Amino acid sequence: MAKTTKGKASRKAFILQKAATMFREKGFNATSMRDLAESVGIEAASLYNHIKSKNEILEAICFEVANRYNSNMDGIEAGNQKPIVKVETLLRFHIRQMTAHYEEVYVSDREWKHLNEPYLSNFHNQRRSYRKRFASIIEEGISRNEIRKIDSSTAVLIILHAISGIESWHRSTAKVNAQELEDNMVMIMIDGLRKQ
Amino acid sequence: MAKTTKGKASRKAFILQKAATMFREKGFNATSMRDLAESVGIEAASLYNHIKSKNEILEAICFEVANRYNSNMDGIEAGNQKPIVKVETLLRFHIRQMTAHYEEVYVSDREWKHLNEPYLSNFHNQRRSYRKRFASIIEEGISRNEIRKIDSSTAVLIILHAISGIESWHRSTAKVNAQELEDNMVMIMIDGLRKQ
DNA sequence: CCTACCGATCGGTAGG
DNA sequence: CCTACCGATCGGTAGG
Repeated sequence: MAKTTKGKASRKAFILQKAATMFREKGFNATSMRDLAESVGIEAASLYNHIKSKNEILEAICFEVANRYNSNMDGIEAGNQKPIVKVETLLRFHIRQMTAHYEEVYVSDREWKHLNEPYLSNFHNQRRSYRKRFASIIEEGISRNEIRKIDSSTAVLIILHAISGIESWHRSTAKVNAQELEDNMVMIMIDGLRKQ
Repeated sequence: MAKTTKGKASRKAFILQKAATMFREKGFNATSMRDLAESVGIEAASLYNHIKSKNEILEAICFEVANRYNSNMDGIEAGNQKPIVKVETLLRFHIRQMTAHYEEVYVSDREWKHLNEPYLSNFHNQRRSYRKRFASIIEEGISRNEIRKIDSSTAVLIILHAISGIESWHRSTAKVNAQELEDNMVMIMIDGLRKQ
């Protein structure tokens, strides 16, 4: 029984992984259950022995990613680093998530609007909450005079979207390695383009 | 006859505008011709008196946006501003395009992968070319010692994606006006988050 | 995990 | 610009 359960679970994980890749490549709506079944190596009807619906797959991907980000934010808020360091830590975490799990992160980022209720509202609320927590750290940095006087919500949006751009890079070339990429991004975002 | 032509053209423009809004809200594949027809106020079949296919709508939106960006880049390359100023000018142009035509820019940015060949390859090549031209300006700035020594391709991706984040902001609140937003973004990207 | 199949919906056309 | 309609494909189910 333990064997069956384990086999089923890993089969489901395999399906989710294939789905993440296809959802990223073609989009959620443009990926049919027949497409997905083919890439898994079974018939479309057989997918339903492992998942309840196409939307359940998207839910699994989106909320797994969201949970990782939320947990990390919990840890950072609990720490007592300086705000500017917290921002850099968050930045590095985001970049690493993007390079390590970029199929899932990309899908969670770009395809979540296809979630159904109540998951759609739930996810939307989690995003807003995450951004607010991020903005609070920036505001704390401004009030401690470590961060330039800017609109914190704008800064958060810039940071989050700037990082989401890695995927294009990730796919195009591999001429800069992951660590160089991370350092470059942190330098640009923290210190800006202009040479002092 | 001139009257008919003009009427037809503006009717088509109206359809494109409605389509841009719906493609942004729901995505290209999730928007049906029946959805679009309803928002235009006619039957689905009647759309085909103005457009040849659903994909033609997407092509019109994507290439119109691409042409605006390319023309602007032509002008900037021809100018003799300092590279760091050229970057700031590009940044401000992107931000203004995003706030002024954000339905079309968003669709062009996020839905272009649903273009059919040969438009898909054409668009893809235009994007790559645009990024290279942008990166060249940054490299010129680095060699003139105006811009920090960073990977120029990474910088371009960060900048372009950072700006695409405005749409979320644009939709959420209007507590910061367009000019403040632009200045905030330029400050963050050019001078960074950290206070000197 | 498969064969067989269903109702719904899609983009698009014919003909007026 | 509409009515009527088509072939294709979709997500999903029944039954084994």
